[in-house]
Amino acid sequence: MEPQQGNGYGSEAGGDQGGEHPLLAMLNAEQKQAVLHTEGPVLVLAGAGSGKTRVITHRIAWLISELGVFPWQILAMTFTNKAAGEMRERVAHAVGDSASQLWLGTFHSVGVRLLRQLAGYVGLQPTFSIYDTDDQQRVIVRVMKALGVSEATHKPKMFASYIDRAKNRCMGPHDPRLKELAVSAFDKKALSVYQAYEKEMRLANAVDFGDLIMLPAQALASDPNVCHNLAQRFRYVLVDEFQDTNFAQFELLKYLTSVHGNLCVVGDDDQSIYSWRGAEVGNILGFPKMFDGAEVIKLERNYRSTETILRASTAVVSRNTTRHGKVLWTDRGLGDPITLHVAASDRDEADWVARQIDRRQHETSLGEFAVFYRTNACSRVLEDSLRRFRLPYVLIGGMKFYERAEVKDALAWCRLLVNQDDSAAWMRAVGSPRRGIGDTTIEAVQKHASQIERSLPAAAQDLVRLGGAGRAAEKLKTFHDLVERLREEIEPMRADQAGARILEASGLKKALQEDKDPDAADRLENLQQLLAAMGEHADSADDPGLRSFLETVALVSDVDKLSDAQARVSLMTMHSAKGLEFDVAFVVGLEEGLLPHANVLGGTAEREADPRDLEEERRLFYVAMTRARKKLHLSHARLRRRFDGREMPSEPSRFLQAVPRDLVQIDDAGHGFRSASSWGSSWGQPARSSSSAAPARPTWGAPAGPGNRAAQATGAWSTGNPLAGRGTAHHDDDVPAIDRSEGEAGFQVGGKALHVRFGTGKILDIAGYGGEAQLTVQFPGVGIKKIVARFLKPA
DNA sequence: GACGTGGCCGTTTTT
DNA sequence: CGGCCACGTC
Repeated sequence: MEPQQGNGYGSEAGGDQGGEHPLLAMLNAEQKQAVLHTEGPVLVLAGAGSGKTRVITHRIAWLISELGVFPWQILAMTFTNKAAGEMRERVAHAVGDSASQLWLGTFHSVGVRLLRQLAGYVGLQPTFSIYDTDDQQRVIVRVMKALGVSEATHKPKMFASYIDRAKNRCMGPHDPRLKELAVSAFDKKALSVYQAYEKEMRLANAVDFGDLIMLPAQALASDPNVCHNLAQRFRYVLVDEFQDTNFAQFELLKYLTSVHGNLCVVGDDDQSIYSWRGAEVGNILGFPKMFDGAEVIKLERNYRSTETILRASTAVVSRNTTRHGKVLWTDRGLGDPITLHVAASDRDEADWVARQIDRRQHETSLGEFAVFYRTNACSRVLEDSLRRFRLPYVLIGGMKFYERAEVKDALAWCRLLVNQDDSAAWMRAVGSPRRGIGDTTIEAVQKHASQIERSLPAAAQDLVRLGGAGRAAEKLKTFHDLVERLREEIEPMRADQAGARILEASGLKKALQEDKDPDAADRLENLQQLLAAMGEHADSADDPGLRSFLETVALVSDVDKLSDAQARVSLMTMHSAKGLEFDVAFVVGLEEGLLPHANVLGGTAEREADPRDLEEERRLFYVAMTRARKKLHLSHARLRRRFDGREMPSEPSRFLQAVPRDLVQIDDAGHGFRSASSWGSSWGQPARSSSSAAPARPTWGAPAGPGNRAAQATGAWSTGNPLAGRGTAHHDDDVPAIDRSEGEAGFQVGGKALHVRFGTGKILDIAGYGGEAQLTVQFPGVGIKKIVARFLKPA
């Protein structure tokens, strides 16, 4: 993830003469200091691309190989599983196999591991389930109904966010502080929802994401002995992306380091972009105060980007008032100018991105291109364009594999088998496949469950015993017996064996096989993929069992699927981009309302504009810009299609004003390049340039500098009328026509395709690109099926 | 109890 | 425009 540090760097950086330890030889003076200062609290303020991953991995390696610390005495926490994996790999490179014994993972995965051991302290069984936001939402809705809180007046989301916020601050449902704070009518209601919610969660032996941090912290708070033992066991604790930790995480860290205080945190206040989910920049800003005598080390040398990119991004983020203030520098040279493209529409913008990538793909591998945008919804146009240009891509975010209905059904069965009290899983499993148990029965079970204060599965069984389940009793009993039998059967199995057995015995597989829906074949294949994932897990993980598989599934993030091996363009939100880097980056949709997002601009009755939110949006832009190594493209469109289909005029983002004009080449919709030698300092003012013929435009009014082609902006957009550009500049000559007659990998409409189960069939249609393309195939004796290309072979 | 259709609502970012 | 939910029919 982090780059190899620059050419010739080793020899020129501060005094690493020959004979120095190999772990230190590649480090500059500050990095070295961060590695060697092992005892006590250390704060490393690491600018973007300053080699912080290198510092962490070398520090771990140093502790193990030089100080003789056992790997299991080291606890390191990262932001994503991908980062953790890479870190482990790099440590293994230096110290060998023992790296596998490191406690290294995301905060949440470490939280689970701790909680499995500490479950008893907080009233959980070690088999507890992890509810995702969907399950969480359902519980909230149920609780709201029970409390008589109308869904019309209060959205479940508001309570979810209340609960999250409380947990991020380490406040349980009966925390006296919450009671004190509950003065408004909403807060009072929210608190009662929180309390009822928590009760349901405990009955179901389930936890949510917030619990994974809060509960271990509370367990350690409740028992000084356990806390002491644990803090003694972990002699060294390291935290990456510290600027994005919340209060509860900080609390947990304090407990874990209470014996020795050997805590090394690495972060960048300029890259703090998660305050909305509870991150406290105060953690990093106040670290030296919290940990007395903390060593503060600044890493200001950037090894990633060109000077142009560095200067531009620094200029942007410097406009923020609340920051530590670092001065990043590089000796890489200016490199390519930043390109600013002004597109007529979002569609044109996407086509422009695709065209740029298409033109450069011979010099730069497709895996080195990334496109960043503010909201997930922006990905759609980009996908369309990339498909039309036949450029393969990975979409990070969006609809995930584990969110598909059939996969969730299968996982619900798995969860119910592991945790017999998992109410959410029970609700899902009992109705899939259909077995004649419907809403009426489920409601009766829910009612009974709250009466006897048990989980849904337990209440269902009790209801049957009491004979109160009516005509559904027999069905409930059959279901229950099946689950019990299956639970026993899969107990000793590996995850994939168990999975296969579950798909069989639950009837999920059979139901899909008999399904007439053309998409059924795909769903079946997805289940096959799920089994494959289980097999992979069973082969590689310490614990090959189903429970351990479910745990990893609950905590995977989408960036984890990014692999360096794939030559594909990466598409993701600016948030997902953090921690990654690419040779060429496109930051698109730089428009008022998108970045900064309309929701932070205020103007709506709901919320006042908060300058801190605006600063966070600016940091988001900074993060996106600093992902680029060699070339940065920025763009905005003058018209953007909204979700309802209407095209709305949009203004360039205010953040663009801060980009120094001498670093930017403007590429306007009229195909021309104009170097922005005299960039206007604010919108609506003609640039201060000696050039005469500058049309007075409200935006991007830089007049032509000397020596430029296509000196004048043409037509629509020199008039300053944002609507005038409609329908122009579609660059049809550059866009390959949509051609569905011939797909990738040898598929062809009219040709044949081979499927493992359905045999050979005739291809009727191809939609999409590459492995994800949807093929409509007619199989003799089977019928017409829609199947994703990767499940087919050309025949 | 299962399944189909129409209306409505919505998009910030995610472990 | 598209996904989700509520309501209606079989």
